[in-house]
Amino acid sequence: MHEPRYAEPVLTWYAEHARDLPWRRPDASPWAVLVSEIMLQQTPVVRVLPVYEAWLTRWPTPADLAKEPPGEAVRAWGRLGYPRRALNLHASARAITERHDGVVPADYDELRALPGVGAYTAAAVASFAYRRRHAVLDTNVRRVLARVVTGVEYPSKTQTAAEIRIAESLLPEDPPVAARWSVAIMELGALVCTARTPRCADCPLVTECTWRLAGKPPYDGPPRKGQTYAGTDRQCRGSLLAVLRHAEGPVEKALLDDVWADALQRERSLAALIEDGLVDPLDDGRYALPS
DNA sequence: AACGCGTGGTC
DNA sequence: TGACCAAGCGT
Repeated sequence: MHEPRYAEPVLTWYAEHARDLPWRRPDASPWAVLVSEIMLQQTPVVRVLPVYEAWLTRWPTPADLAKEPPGEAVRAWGRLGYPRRALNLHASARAITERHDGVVPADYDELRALPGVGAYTAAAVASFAYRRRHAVLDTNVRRVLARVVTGVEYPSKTQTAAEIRIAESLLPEDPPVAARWSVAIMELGALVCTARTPRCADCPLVTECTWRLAGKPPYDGPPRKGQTYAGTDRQCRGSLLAVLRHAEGPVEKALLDDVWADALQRERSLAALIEDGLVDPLDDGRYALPS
């Protein structure tokens, strides 16, 4: 059997350089893999690690989390950011408990149906937890393929059908090998083919990388808008929710008013948090994490 | 399809 | 020092 191009050097590189991450260990359950993948959406590994450990110690199975009120998940989420992911993970735990007999599904479409599980996460869980064969296309893989295959420094802002075809064409035939390839190419993007300063000297694909062979032409596409944060509703929401996370129980409105001066923005953000199910307005005028 | 959604580290 | 970036998702 003839594996696709790139597979052998990348798999060999991974065998030597892979990080020892808890969700990659042999004893990591599919639930542990799912938890890690949701936490890792837009959040760096180093910040995920302590929260992941505490989470799985407290809730080793989906059923353990499903018994809790959603607010406990939001509180345990800490400062990982995008706290709706905590709500999604809690809702997924309940769906898994009720619809899948407490077992994280292995099927891509069933995974995809869970709240907060999109194309990437479904492929990642099927692949990493169950050794299925799926193209796993995250920001790391997209960047590696943009450089090695397409010859440009950065991928487009939005995923294209062409990228998916490329990723699928590079997948080894044997599912367990494909699963290892997927985690390996992702790790290569995370450790070597990084966004800012790629370490081409350490790259197993250095001799065949289209971008490097072309002299590393700099990105020339449209300017990629940076995310501003200071003064946004996002920052306001974060400040409001932090008050509730730190409180033992329900809080008076005045405590929320204290953390954000702009009343209009504060009210708008609080209303949005309530709408999102992250905050529960009580009958007595106080506010709490959702029960 | 572009935008909103948290937080913190880096150069 | 302020952009940029980090294992995306839902609308």
